[in-house]
Amino acid sequence: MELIVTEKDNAARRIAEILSDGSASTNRQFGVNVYRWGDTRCVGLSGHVVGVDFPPEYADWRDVQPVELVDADVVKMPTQENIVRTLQGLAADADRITIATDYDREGELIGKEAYELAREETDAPIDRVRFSSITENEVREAFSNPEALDFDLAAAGEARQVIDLLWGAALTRFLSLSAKQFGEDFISVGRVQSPALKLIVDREREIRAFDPDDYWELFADLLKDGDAFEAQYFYLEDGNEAERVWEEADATEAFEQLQGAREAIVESVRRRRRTDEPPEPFNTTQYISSASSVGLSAQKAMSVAEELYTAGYITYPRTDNTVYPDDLDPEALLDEFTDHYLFGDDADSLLSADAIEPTAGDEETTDHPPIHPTGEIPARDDLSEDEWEVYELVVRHFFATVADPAEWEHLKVVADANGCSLKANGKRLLEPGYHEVYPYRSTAENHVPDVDEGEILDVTEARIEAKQTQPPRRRGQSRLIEELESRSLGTKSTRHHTIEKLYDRGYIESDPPRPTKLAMAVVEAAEKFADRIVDEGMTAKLEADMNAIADGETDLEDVTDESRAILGRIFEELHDSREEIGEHLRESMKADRTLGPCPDCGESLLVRRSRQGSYFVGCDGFPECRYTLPLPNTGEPTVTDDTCDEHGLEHVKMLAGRNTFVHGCPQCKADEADETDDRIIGPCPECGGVETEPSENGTPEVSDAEGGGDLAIKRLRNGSRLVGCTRYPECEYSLPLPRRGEVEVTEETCDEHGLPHLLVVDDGEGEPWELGCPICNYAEYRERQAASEIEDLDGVGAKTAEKLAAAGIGSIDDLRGADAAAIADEVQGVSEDRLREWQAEVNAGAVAD
DNA sequence: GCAAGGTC
Repeated sequence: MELIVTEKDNAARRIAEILSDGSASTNRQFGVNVYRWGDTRCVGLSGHVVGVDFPPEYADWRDVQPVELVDADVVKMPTQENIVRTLQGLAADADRITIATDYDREGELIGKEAYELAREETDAPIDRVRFSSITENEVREAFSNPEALDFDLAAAGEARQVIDLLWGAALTRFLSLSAKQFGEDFISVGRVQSPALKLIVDREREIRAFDPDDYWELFADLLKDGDAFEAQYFYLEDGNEAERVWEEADATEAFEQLQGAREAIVESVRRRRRTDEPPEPFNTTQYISSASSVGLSAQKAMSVAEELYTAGYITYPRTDNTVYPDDLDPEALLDEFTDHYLFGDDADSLLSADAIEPTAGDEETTDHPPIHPTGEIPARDDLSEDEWEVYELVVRHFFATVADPAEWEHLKVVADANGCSLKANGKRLLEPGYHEVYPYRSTAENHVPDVDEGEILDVTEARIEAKQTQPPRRRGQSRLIEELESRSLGTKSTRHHTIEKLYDRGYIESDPPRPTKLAMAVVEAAEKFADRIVDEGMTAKLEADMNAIADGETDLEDVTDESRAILGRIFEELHDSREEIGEHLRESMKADRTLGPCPDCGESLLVRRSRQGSYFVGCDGFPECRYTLPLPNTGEPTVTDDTCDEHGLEHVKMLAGRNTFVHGCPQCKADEADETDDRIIGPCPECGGVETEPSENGTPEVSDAEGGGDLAIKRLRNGSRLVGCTRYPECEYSLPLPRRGEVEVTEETCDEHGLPHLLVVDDGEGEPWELGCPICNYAEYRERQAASEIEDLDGVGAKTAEKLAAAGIGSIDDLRGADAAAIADEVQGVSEDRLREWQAEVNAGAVAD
């Protein structure tokens, strides 16, 4: 038997299809797809199926001094048991094995991991094939010329694994232990995340150190034959045009001069044509950047692209390549779109061009093509809104890369008004070119009429504007990712995760991200004691070392030994400063949680966490001072920079994904609740208007007075609002109400529940929101909630979720327990009967996990 | 439980 091993299932399936001429069949072993035809089996890994770690005796942070990790062994352990089992089972029966992982360094290492797992089972020959895209020609060609694994290249990857683990783990443990931070709130550092964090911290330092300068700008409105346009005042400085006037006296003088002008004489007119080139093919970073301009976060952009890739609509979304491969035939791909209701006209017009010449970027890699549509077009209804938006972006981006450049005409008019120089820059789109198929870039024109030299124009108005220089701007997520890429930090697959990790670790918050005080302290501590870990030079050196290993100039052991020695010296320097560093980190973490003075004792109020895990505001003077304030029970609280004027407390924001909201000053919220009376709207359905003890004559009596509770609109001290029973806590009946806006009680009554309809009048703009009967409203809310939970199922697309729902398959909780990929695979294209059967298996625990 | 890199 012959065995082929690829990096991922998708590649295995496509290679099987090519090599078997479409005859391959699929079966599953331990939940892993195995493709078979004739005497051949093909299986896909899931990237690395083994990972590096320390031996178990190093596992307990408190038993081991971080410095001991510097010289600790590093071992490999399977991380994907089912895949390892499947691979080894197949390898045991194989007479020949071919490694067909991705054609890059990490692919070589993944290949070597498969090689070693297979070697435990067999002595059969193991070859390596390399191809730059999974197409008929390339794959057949590669398989007819098998090569050998490049163990040096794989060793280069292993050096990275070992060094990243040693440095990351040892220094992370050192910082966490010195600050006495255990559990989930450890303080992490790493070769990529820490320079990324320093990038953000450095920008924040620039912003804080920024000292604004005053300046003035002057404008005049000019008129030609009733055609008005704006011109800006400028003067010459060292032969360059300058618009900003830095002295107020100069600005006032120029303004008075300009105000005295009735007309302006045109001194020069310059026309220029400018070619506006279409975009280069999409790599991951440029894709994320474009997706952010339609409102998607980096994380969201990647998860949506992965869905579209798995469904077969776009190519692999993790790529550095910006050059389409030779086997991509743009005309054939455009042809796929000509009948489409939305893209058809654009595809036709692109095909009508004389020659189709795609743009190309600088980076040409061998593992994956730039992101482009596959030609299999989804029905719009099958995609969520975000998915469709991304799909259209990828299609249109491909269109743009094969479209013509746009042509602009720039018109610059310089005029003199009473001795003041004025200039106006106009631009006009002559040839829309690629903009016709690509609406994501601005085509805004600036109108300046045709004028001639020597012509006299009317000056209708003069304006002066006082301005200040602005600090540099914080970078958004996609800008940060571009910055990481330009510095060779991280990879196409990890950069967006790095940003996400900084959020998770409490190092950054908001969007665009801002560093917390903890982040400033971590970067400061690193700069002072272990400069390398925040220095991008560490990556540069590692890259050089890896290249040397790959070229056979040095080896894994020499490189890791040297790295251990450097790390050891860092620990010698750290040794005496442990207390100091820990104290600084602890103070900063506390500062991130500090709201302001306690009204009872004057110590600080802090965001704290109860033993049950819920958040509240408590005094740093505890246990002497027992002052507390409640916080909302959804989300993670963060302390903002806004201060409450009345109480001097920082406002609190609750982070809960798309349900994030600003809670404000917790003291104000509590006071508001204390000052607001409950508003009764009817009897409690649980305990009000119920039968009580029979009366003396034996007939049951309905009471709505004694004993029976009423429903009331209540405002709670934690800021939330609800409809609840006045007998709380004896009766716990309650219905939630929205957090924002004012609730009004209307005259209308619910037929079913007898309660008045409610109206939420938003404090912002927008129509009032008709909640209706609070009981009916809550029931509807629950239904919507359940529906969206199905959609949110990790890894399962909306389409699959619909099928699951249609087939009446089990509760969300059951599905959660199961492997989402397995669910997706199982459900695609199978009958309802099979779905029911499968549900039975899930219930029996056969498929779960 | 630590990193970064694959992949889902």
